[in-house]
Amino acid sequence: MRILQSKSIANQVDEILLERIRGGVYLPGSRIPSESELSDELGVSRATVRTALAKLAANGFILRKQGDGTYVNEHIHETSAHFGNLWDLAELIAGNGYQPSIRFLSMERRPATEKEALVLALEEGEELICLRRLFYADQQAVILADNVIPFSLLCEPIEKIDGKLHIRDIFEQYFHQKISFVLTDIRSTVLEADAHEFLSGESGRAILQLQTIFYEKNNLPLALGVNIFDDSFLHLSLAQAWN
Amino acid sequence: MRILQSKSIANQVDEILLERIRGGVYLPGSRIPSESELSDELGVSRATVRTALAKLAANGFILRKQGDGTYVNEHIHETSAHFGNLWDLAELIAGNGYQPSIRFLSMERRPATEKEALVLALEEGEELICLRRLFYADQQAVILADNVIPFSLLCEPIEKIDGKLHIRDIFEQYFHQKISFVLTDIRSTVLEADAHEFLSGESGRAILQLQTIFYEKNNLPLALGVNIFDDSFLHLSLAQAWN
DNA sequence: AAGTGGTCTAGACCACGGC
DNA sequence: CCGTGGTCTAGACCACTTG
Repeated sequence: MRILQSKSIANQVDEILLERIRGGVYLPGSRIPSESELSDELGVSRATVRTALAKLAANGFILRKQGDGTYVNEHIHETSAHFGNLWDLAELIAGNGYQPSIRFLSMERRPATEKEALVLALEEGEELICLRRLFYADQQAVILADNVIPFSLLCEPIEKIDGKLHIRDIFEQYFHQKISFVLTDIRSTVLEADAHEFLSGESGRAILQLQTIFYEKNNLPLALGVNIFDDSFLHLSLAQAWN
Repeated sequence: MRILQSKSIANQVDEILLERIRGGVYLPGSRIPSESELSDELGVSRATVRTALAKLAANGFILRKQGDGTYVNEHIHETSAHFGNLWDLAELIAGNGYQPSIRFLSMERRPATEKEALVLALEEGEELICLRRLFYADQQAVILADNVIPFSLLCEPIEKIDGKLHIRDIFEQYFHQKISFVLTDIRSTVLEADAHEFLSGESGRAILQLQTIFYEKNNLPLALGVNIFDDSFLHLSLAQAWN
């Protein structure tokens, strides 16, 4: 369960506008009301409206033209990922037009490899929890997601862990840790036997790999994530405002 | 030549702070002056300072902690790309710690394929300009960059085109077009014979491909770009604030 | 308790585009 | 010319962390 924190006004405005875009109130290519009109209508200052509009523009939902107006981007349906959300696999699947779901595969304890110990600032051989999950797009298995976390950080009995939660909630609930920032490496690799067991496609084909390191607020590494998927099925596409 | 437009105060503040971070005035892991101190020192309002800090935080250069302070990210040297700059190949190379340079390979005119015509909203067979360039990291050829642009958009004699310019400047100077936003697809593929001629590595190995569509302000497609590189040499890594 | 970043306001002026 | 978005200011209050 996730506690509902009262969101900032700017975030609420952002959600209202996004809902209008997605709901067809503001049609693709059309001009939306001006900043002053929105601030009047919603009863907030123009600065607050601008905060929300800036977020929408950064993610390519709208295009802003000085001296003219703000327009709904006609190409929003061709993007599947958004900045600040590159690691959100469910959203990536939804952005591709499928219904996302998660299957919990396995959880095991094992000592850290040399490389893992290096990245996580541990002693080699220290115990890790390895979480393996499979993401589905509709009924199709599309993303194999592995996460490794030092066992020493665990605050709750290992049996309690719900493998279907968002990775953020897993950290918060069972490790009492908040993630402050993440570092993601986007790589190209080939589908190997190990993963081929879960993902479709012939072995040896090119696939995308997202390697993520999670850090807490004091810049200490919390965990590693490796997500692989076939990008001929699931597209990783980003919209960016140019300036 | 690029006209120097006087930059906004917020951008200037951003540059000053980034210079201090890169120059070691603000050391990795250390706390930088508070917003009030910076606004006093630089003689700008706190809101302007915050605009600059928000940009730095979005790109992972700094970490902000409410009730505590703002800290220089210790892991900035592990990132090579930044949001809003995913298409800037020279910066990607520099972010990996190499000196970038460009070699102009070829420019030819040919009719559009069916797929190109579809994406660029042209008739099949309409004439295109194909620009092929090679990016170097120090002395090593690392990125093969192809761009195709409708010939009908060209405003200057084709012989004048300087193939070593930034793609943005090519559009501005020879096509009199400003790019408003871009849509980038990140894909995994294998090194084929065609490209293998220019890039090192054995044929058949997995490489990254960035496919970009450039749009002008009225949402009309301007051009296509395909950039491929070996991600075992050049890493595509992004830092993101979580929240 | 003091200081930090987070949020919001009201108002001002500018640069640009369309009419 | 007018309305748009772009920038900046000065000030206020809140939420949070640390000592």
